[in-house]
Amino acid sequence: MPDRLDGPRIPEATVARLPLYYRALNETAERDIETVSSEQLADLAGVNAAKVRKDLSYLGSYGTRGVGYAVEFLLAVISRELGLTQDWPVVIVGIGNLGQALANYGGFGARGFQVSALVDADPAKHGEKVGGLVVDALESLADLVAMRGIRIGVIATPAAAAQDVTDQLVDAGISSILNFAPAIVSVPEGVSLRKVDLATELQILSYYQAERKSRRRVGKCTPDVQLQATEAKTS
Amino acid sequence: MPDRLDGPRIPEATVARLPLYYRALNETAERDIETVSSEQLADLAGVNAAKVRKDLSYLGSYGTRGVGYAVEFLLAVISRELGLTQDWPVVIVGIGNLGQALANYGGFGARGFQVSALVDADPAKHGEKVGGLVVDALESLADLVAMRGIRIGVIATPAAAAQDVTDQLVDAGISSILNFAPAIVSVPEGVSLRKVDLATELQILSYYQAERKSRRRVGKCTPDVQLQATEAKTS
DNA sequence: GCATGTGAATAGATTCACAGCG
DNA sequence: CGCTGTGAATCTATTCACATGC
Repeated sequence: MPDRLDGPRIPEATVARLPLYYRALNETAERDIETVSSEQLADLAGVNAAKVRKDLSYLGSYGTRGVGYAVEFLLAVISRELGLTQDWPVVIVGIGNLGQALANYGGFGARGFQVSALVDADPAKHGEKVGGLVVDALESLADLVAMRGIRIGVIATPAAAAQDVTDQLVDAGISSILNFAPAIVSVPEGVSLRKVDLATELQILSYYQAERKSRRRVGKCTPDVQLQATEAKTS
Repeated sequence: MPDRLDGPRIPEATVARLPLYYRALNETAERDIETVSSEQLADLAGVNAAKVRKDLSYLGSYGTRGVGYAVEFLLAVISRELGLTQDWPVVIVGIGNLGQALANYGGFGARGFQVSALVDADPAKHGEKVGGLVVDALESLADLVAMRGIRIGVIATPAAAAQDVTDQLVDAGISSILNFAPAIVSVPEGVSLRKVDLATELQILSYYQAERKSRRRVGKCTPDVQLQATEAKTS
């Protein structure tokens, strides 16, 4: 069977939710539950039922009317769609606090991902063992990527190094990058980039915190707001 | 002057970009540049110029036609809007790999945030020093929050503990939460919640990586896709 | 009968394009 | 003239509501 149906292109917002359903379904499967309704799945994933149905409908008609979705089957469909039927080796660049934590983080290699190389620009770190792997020189990046079939790069360097590291990852043939550095990096077409930024997340929280305070002060009522945000780019 | 203009409510998507502009403007200010055009700012922030102008227009008309925006002034406007004119003490719950990394992460306390307490459920960790702070018992959470005026909670526990910790944070009076645990947690109205999930980010990358491979195989061309995603909730 | 799947309706975000102003 | 600020147009996502089919 092919890795993936060549179906209609799935909306970005839906793709971003598939991992939530995937996790929710795994938890459900572990409880030996065989079918779920869109409403149950919605509760577990923290969204609403209509969204679940619409999202799943992009994958095909895999539910049974009057019954719901077969958990194991839906899991198989989603993991194929997400490309989780194979293992993705990952390289972490920048073995500081965060890089080390990521290297040690068990849940990282959760399903389908494994940290396969660690590199750092600082020679003092080379040879050090972190999470069972030896830290290599940044210069050996291209070799490591080629030899270990690495497809995903994680940037955990200081902001100043981020663009340079990105370029090196791209040159080494990586086309999926997760950037933890607080810097905007640009990538050529055909490379996917997602970013995770602590300071940004805190600042967004700060906005709403301050808003609540200020609205309270002027006697207004904070309405229900459902925020959503994430950031990535595939050029 | 008031902490914040009581202007029109700013769209969520715009709020999520204000931190990007804030960072870009800080970098610009450090280079002693006094004005920026929407186009320059757009390049630095990785968005397009029309978006910058529209976003900034929600804050008021602070640009000068034919010239651009005064960097320092705009910085002041945005930091007021984001509530960064004051310091937000933060508590980190769960001092495992990730929690430790966050506690040590310098850029965390970047601007306006400071880690003020660390708590963990494991008694073995109590008294340990991480990033200059002593790890306290989870039970003392409410006291710490009250005594140190903590407003933001960061969850870095295993998934299984996340909802329980969330409830405790809320009970302690916290109304802004950043969740790193790979679990959906629910919060009562009036509490802001954002989440950062490694596995989810990797799985999204995996989707597009797999898509490129599969499209290539069937001879189609991957179009320019500009993804965007983040996730939060203020109920 | 009951829950899916989906067109149609609505809401929200992005982009365009240009009037307005320094 | 150049760049902002903004209505209008477009595109994307969410939600509704119900026909469909097990």
